[in-house]
Amino acid sequence: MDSLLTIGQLASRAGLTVRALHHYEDLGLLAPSRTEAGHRRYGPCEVERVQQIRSLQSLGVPLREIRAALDAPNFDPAALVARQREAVEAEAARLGDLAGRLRTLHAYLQRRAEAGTPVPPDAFLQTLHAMQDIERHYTPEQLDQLKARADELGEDTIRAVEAEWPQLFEKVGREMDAGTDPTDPRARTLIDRWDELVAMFTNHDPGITQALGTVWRESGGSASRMAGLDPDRMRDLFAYAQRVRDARE
Amino acid sequence: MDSLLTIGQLASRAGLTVRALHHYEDLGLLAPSRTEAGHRRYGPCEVERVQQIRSLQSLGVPLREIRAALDAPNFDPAALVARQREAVEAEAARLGDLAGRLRTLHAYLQRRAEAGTPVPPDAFLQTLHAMQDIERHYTPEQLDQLKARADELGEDTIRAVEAEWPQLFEKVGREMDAGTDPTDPRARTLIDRWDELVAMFTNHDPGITQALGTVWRESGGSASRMAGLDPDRMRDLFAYAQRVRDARE
DNA sequence: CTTGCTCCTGACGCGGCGGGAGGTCCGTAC
DNA sequence: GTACGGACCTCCCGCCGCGTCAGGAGCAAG
Repeated sequence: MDSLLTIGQLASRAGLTVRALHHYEDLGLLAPSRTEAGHRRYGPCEVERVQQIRSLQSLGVPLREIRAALDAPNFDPAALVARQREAVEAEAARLGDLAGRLRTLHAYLQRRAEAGTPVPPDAFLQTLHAMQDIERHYTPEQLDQLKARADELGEDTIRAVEAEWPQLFEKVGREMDAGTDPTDPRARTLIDRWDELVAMFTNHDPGITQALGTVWRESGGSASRMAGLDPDRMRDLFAYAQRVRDARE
Repeated sequence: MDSLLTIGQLASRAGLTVRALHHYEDLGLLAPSRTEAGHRRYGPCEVERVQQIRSLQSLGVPLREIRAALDAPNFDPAALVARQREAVEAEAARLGDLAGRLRTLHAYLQRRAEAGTPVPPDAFLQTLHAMQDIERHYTPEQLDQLKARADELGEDTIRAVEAEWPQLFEKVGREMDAGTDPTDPRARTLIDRWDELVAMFTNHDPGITQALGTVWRESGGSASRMAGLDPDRMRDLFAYAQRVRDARE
């Protein structure tokens, strides 16, 4: 009744496991006395220490840093909290970003599933590849702008545009195959629509539009596979579109 | 020139390390062919596979799950993304919470430092303990309310109230020691101010005020040490305050 | 043939424990 | 006296995604 607790008693009272207490001891955070037989006995002092460990752990401070803090009799709480705050906020920001991308992706897959055209595994992987390419070529601000613009347009518009792209590619491809002259109004109308769709998302920002061009040129493969087209075919389509634009003057 | 890459070439092109490629292979994610001497050779197929691995990794999917996905020829992208989204959002929420608590704590320590009364290490640890007690006794909604109320009040008010508490305890203690009758207006004025300060933060919400009482009763120790007072002294102060309230009718 | 680069396998380390093996100690009941 | 159940002890492996040696072999150029 000396208020000396066994490891099991301390564990259940403090709401942690025997194994955890062993671990703290291995790390030199805790040094209970021992009975003759080698069983650990925890006094009030150790009990308080466990509380302190748990308190600092609740802030996400790593155990070795906790040891350093508790061993230094006069550490600076403000400095510790400041460090921890920085670390946690950085990690939270990273995860927040990731969560955002996953939400966008989830919404896209959801739309496709509801539209009856679920994304097959390989197209999905190519979409991811394309996303990586895009994130490499755009600045974070541009990505924010694109995302904001997409939110502005609303889900219905996005759905409609996503459905229109393949059809548009199809039509342009037919004109190209038919050898339609780049100055022909039929071609020009299609390419105007093309540029209009792009402008809808880029919000007429030349920087963003240019970056989009870079993505298409440097890693056209991924973008094309995303649309379900052969990269060579895609390149031809782009070249034809460019000729139409040039002819428009 | 068979477009068979050595491990070093693939690593530098894909922007990862040789060790990482070894690791993927250990996990059965990748199976490059070998030269007679046992050196790995990566063909286009493996290169693509590495891309896919990296793509899924960029979503935070664990390697073993990636293996499962890539090994199953027709896995469901939507399901995978949905799972990952849930997991990441849960983790992001946890970290966001933690970041919030660290911000609050940082602001508090900052105020104390600027006020010339930096928080000593032991008081800091007791504050953490008190925070844990409080979080155990309040519902999440109540905590949100408290936080919102604190934001409403503004930093200056909080600063002033934090400075007033010790003085108030001091004055109440003097009346108690002097044996002032609980019905005495001097005592009543002090306790009215006490309740007023509490009400400022609890926003007169009886649920929150009651929870605060529970914290003070069940784990009075931590709350008192936070204020730099002896727990017994604190208990006496609370008992005296309650007598004054009862006498007020 | 040597030099210097790349490649190989094997193993430890990190962080915070979980979980199990195999043995010891303790209190109670027979 | 002893048998039993439960709590305790000390190793030690596993997780996750690699980083980082260590010690040795292959390979192209001078």
